[in-house]
Amino acid sequence: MRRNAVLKPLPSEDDQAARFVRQREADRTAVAEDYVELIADLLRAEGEARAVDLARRMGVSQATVANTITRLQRDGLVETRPYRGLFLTEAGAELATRAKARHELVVRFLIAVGLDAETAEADAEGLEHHASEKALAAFARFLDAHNGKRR
Amino acid sequence: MRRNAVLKPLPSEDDQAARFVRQREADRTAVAEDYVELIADLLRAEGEARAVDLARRMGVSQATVANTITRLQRDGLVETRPYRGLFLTEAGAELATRAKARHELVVRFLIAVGLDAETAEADAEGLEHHASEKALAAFARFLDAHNGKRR
DNA sequence: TCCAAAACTTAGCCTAGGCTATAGAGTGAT
DNA sequence: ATCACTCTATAGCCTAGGCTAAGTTTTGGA
Ligand SMILES: [Mn+2]
Ligand SMILES: [Mn+2]
Ligand SMILES: [Mn+2]
Ligand SMILES: [Mn+2]
Repeated sequence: MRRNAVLKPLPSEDDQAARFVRQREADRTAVAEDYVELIADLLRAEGEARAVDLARRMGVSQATVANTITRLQRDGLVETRPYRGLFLTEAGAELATRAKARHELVVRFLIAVGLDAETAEADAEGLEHHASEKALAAFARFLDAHNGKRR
Repeated sequence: MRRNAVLKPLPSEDDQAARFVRQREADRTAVAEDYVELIADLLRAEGEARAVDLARRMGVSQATVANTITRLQRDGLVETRPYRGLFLTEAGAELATRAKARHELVVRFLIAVGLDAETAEADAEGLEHHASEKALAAFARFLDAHNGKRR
């Protein structure tokens, strides 16, 4: 049992800066990912995705949804037909598919490492946006191994 | 092998909204956590934490650091002695300690599930802010079990 | 057919967190 | 003691993402 381990030296300035820069980048894309994922879910489950429902499910005002949708339209992810709901473009649908797969993977991984399903769902909503491709691959490998042993 | 599993129904509006609200809350505290953690690291490793160095290590302009530090001061986490560097208040030091412990836990956990050390460090910088206490507890339990088997 | 309720939009406001450019202050080496 | 260099501060700007309040438009049920 090694107490007083050697103090880990600071990472290089550039390395550390790169990490924070990437983190900020992930934060910037998180809202778009959550919106398109939710729109896809609503289209599947309810047949339509209304801005009002988005607002309720995102825990945000209608005005905020309107603003956000404007940005998503500008970015070519969403189309609107007023009083008829929201729709995803090709790019939007593609992003939604990836977001959902990633979301599900993170949830299953969290459950596999011992988290209860409720908390897994809640935490995944934030964690998903910060797991790199390498991390997701590691999660998937872990799930494979875990299921191999267990199931 | 169960294909075509039953489609998971949407969570209730309130539950889902609560998740997103919590996620936004976590995002708002992330910057403060990263700053105080970095300030503590610099104080330990270099003996002082200068705003200039913060800027370099956060990958951000000096003006941005000045702005952020103003907020952290307003929130009672940081004190400044111009041309002498930054210091943590009681509350700041306490937050830094918790942030660092959490950061280390997340890194060790990611490595334990198969991620390389470099990526673990990078991803932890974002993931740490979205892991609930329950998730952290699960990570710690996993590490214990893992070390029990391995070491 | 009509009209109230629901859905959507718009205006105006705010904070966090970024930026560049420029000015000012302090330090330390000569 | 000076002064160049480093550090800090300030001004002015921007976008994302929130909000409330007050319209406007559409829809569908009576
Ligand atoms: Mn999410
Ligand atoms: Mn999600
Ligand atoms: Mn961080
Ligand atoms: Mn950290």
